[in-house]
Amino acid sequence: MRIATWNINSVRLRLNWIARLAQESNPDIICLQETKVRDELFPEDDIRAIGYQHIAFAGMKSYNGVAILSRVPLESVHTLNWCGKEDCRHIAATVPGGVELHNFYVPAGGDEADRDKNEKFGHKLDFLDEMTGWFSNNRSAGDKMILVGDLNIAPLETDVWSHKQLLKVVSHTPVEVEKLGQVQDSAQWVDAVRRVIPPAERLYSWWSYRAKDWTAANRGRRLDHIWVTPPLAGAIWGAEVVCDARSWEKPSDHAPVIVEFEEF
DNA sequence: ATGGTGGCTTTGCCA
Repeated sequence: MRIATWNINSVRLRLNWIARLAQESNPDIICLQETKVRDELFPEDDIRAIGYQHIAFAGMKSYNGVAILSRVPLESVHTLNWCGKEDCRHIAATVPGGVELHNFYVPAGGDEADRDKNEKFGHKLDFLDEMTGWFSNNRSAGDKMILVGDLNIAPLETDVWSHKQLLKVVSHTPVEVEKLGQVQDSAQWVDAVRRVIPPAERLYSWWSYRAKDWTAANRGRRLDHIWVTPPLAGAIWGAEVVCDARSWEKPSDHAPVIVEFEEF
């Protein structure tokens, strides 16, 4: 069972890249963020033609939007609203084996890491607190759960190109990293990717569009994550970031992240 | 300190 997460930055613009990912990396389930399309216009038929018959999506015009594309049946599909907003940042489903899969698009948080001057940063911190609260109250030991998504935080020093230079940059500030740690503690989440790729190794999943040559500078950040609850930790077989995808023509600024599991 | 690019539309907002 291979599960991918990918901030695709417009699902309609990059349908071909979903087909390419399917062919080259063979994910059974693809979780998307920033689909940027309202539900009436979601390209369901195209996704089915690519080979994903089971599709769940929650989108809005222009911004945000999440989806789960699956070769295996999805049950109990639902969305949750966070911070009192209906802004399409979460969708969940149960996949065969009784595994509850949660796909998140955490707010990016704006430019200034100060909630008094920047509402977006406050929204991000509040969103993380709500995640902590929700999983603390809605998870029992023994539950098989997977949390994926663009969490917009690079927690480890090796998750960014320069720890020192990014300490005050939104996505790597200590307050965000601490709050993400609290989310992680809320269900004893295991960072599946870092179980496979040692924390000492540099690993990124996002490179800004604004760099002239993203490969030369390699100023990346690991913003995209796949976590599992302890009952699934032993089923982790492999993990990779499909960095090649950042070099595809008209790419997303995020690369897909994939974890392979033993059959649940 | 600033601006760099990209997507969708609202030629400004968000990332």
